[in-house]
Order: sequence, then structure tokens, then C-alpha cells
Amino acid sequence: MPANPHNNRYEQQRQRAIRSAATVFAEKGFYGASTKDIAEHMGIKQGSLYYYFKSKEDALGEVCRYGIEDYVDRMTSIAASDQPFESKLMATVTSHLSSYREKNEALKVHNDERLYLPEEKRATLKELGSSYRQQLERIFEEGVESGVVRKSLDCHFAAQAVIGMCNGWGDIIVRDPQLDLFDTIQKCTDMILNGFRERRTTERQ
Amino acid sequence: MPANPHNNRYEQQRQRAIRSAATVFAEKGFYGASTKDIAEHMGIKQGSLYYYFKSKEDALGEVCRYGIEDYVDRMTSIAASDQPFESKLMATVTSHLSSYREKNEALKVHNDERLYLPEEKRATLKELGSSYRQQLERIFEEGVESGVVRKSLDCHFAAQAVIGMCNGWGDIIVRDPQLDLFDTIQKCTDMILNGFRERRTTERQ
DNA sequence: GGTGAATTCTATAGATCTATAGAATTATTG
DNA sequence: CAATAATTCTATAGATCTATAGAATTCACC
Repeated sequence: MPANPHNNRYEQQRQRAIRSAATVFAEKGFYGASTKDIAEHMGIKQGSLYYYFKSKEDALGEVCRYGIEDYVDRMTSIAASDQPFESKLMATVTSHLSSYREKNEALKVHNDERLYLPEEKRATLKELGSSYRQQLERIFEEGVESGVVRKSLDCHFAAQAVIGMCNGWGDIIVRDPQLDLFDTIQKCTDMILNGFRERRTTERQ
Repeated sequence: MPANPHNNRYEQQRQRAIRSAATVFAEKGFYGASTKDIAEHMGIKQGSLYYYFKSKEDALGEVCRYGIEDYVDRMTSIAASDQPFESKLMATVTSHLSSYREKNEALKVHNDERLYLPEEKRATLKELGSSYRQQLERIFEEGVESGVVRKSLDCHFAAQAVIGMCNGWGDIIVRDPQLDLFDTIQKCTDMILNGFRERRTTERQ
């Protein structure tokens, strides 16, 4: 507990601790990872970690929040912007997939391990996740209204499917740093909009 | 170690043990679940579990194998059948999603926890998973050849995307027994083939 | 350089958890 | 029913792991 709340070093080290926890949780899972693992990754001793976290569970909570927070913020600004539907969709996929790169493993930890948090903490995260999904649903609804997306679309289904697919890519992205992100983003967006079916050209075969 | 290898009860109880392990691993994760949890779910004492499993890790291996085995078999028979592309695709999605219902949580455990297995055991599972993905790629390639799917499709990407999306639904299916599976299957197939974009009709607006 | 605050360390209590050994119980078979 | 085999139980060794207390060290500022 630092006396000076404007203390710089404490916050910096705390961030390092959260990142270390994210890396270790992503690799070994919440229960598979020990506080010793996290401390060693950070370069301190096991007991010292409790200077930055109240408990191991607290560490998981911080990682999850860190993982999802600006991810949802980005969705909010995408949704609020006045781009056309197709741009919003692509921005969403871009934001989702690149989160896995930029934020290292914290978003993955949020997705895979948040269920180990107590009900109370999970509720906060759940609201964030629901907000994300609802905003994406709304984007699809706008797409319907603007005539770009077919009227028959179940927008709730659509949002779930897109989120699920992006999370699936997340696993691959985290494990394979070679993967061309931009290429994947383009292909995903194209799939969501157009599907894989051959377009019938005007000329008959 | 039963003397009579044709012993019936032993195999039956072993199956029960695997199912219990699947349920508990799915809920708490490999490290989060204790052998006591599994034994209690099965209605025996902790130590007795070792009559059926060599180790906790062995239990995880069995659950993973149980989870993926007939799932891959089904893909093999889908791939070998002579249905047209669209039927194969729908059969694939159906098989994938309904696996989550029928096999309870074992496929989910395979997806989420197999990385905690030692390299050797994981290699076997990896081959099964690769076989699945390659067969799905081949289905897409056939779709291209038959002209149903556009020539520009990256079939490797397509297979990954479909698998990722189905796994995403898997989480939802396991947690929400209410979800209409057939409806979800139809919408997924439709999305993969046609995307969400409004088809331009021949009449101009 | 000295002083108090901030940070990190060492050591450990107490609570797990896995796996094993051997006893007790239940089932099977002549 | 007796005897043998199969299954389950009890008890525990040994190895974690989390969280805390208090000592040691480093840092910031005068």
C-alpha cells in the first residue's frame, strides 16, 4: 500500500504484474498457473506479488478487465461513428482480431477463464460483454435498415456467430504470431457479407 | 486391474468415470477440478478412482479421446459420401454442433483442456484434429471444383473459420440447453454459403 | 548522507491435492 | 457355503500452493 497515491512506480509495476499474470494465465489457465509462476515471469518472488494483488483471484479479475475494457470501448466508438454498415463490420472484425495481438493474452484469458471469478466480479464483465454483443446487433440492424443486409437476418444470431468466429481466430492468432492479420480480417469480413458461394454472373454458362 | 478382460462391469464403470471426468473438467477445468470432485460426481471415494485411471492426466486423455473420436469419424463418413457440396457442409455443421449436445461436455473439454496433456498424448489428438480440418478443406475444394463455391476461396481459411465458429456455438450450446439446435445449424450453413448481404434482385430500385 | 516511506524478500502456517498401500467389502463361481 | 477374484474404502506420505507476518533492502527527498 503506497502512501503517495500519485506514485508512479507502483502503478507501473502493477501493470507489469497484470501483464505477467495475463501471459501465465493464458498459457496454463487460472488453476494451472501458480502465483509463483506469475512472480517469476515478472522477476520477483512469490510473496511479493501480494503487494500488487489482494489475492490470486483478484489478479484474474484485473487481467479480465484489462483484456475486455478497451475492446468494448473500441466497439462503442465504432457503433457511434457514422460509417456505413460495411465499414463498421470490418472495423469490428479488425478491432476484435487485433486485440489479440496488441493486448497479448488478456482478452483470451477473459474469454477462457472469467468463469472462475466469483459471481459478483463476473457480473461486471458480463455487462461489458453484453454491451459489446448488443452494439454489434444494433450495427446489423442498421445494416438491415439501410438495405445492405437482408431483412430476414436474425441479428442476435449474427452477432453471436461473428463473435464466436473471431474468438476462434483469437486462439490461432495468439499461438501463431506469423499469421497475416490483415488478410484474415479481409477474408472474415468477406465471408460474413458474401459467403462462399459462387456468384452467378449475368452471362449464362 | 480386473482378471477377466471380458469383464463387463469394469468397462461400464470406466465409461461412467470418463463421463464424470468430462462433466467436472468442463465445469472447472483440468487443474480446477480435483480427483475428489470427479469421484464424488461418480459416487465413489477419491482413492477408488485410481482403479479406473492411472493418473488424473490419464483421465483427461481419455475424456479428450472420447470427445473427439466419433466426431472425427463422422466427418470421415461425411467426406467419403457422395452428397453434393451443400449437403456435406450442412452435415458438417450438424455433426459439429450436435456433438456438443450428445457427448455432453467431452468435446468441449478436448477443445479447452487438451493443451495440458503431455506432448505425446497431444500428438495423437492433434492428428485427429488435423485430419478433421483437412477433410473439411477437401470438401471446400470439391465445392470449388463443382462450381458451387467461388474459385478465389482460401479453403484453409474457410475450414478454420467454420471450425472456429462452430466451437464458439459449442460454448453457448453447452451452457444453454434451451437453444434450438436445428435453427442454429440452418442459420450457420446459410451464413457460410450466402453471407448476410442483401441479394440484389433483377428489378432495380 | 541521513531519514522515513516504499518495495521486495524470507520463512512459514495451514490448506489443499495426487497417488499408493493395504484392509474391507462385494460379487462370482464351483 | 466356501473360496477366490473384483471392487471399493480408509489412511496417509509427500508435494504442492495461497496468503500473511515481519525483516531486509531500496528509493526519494531534504
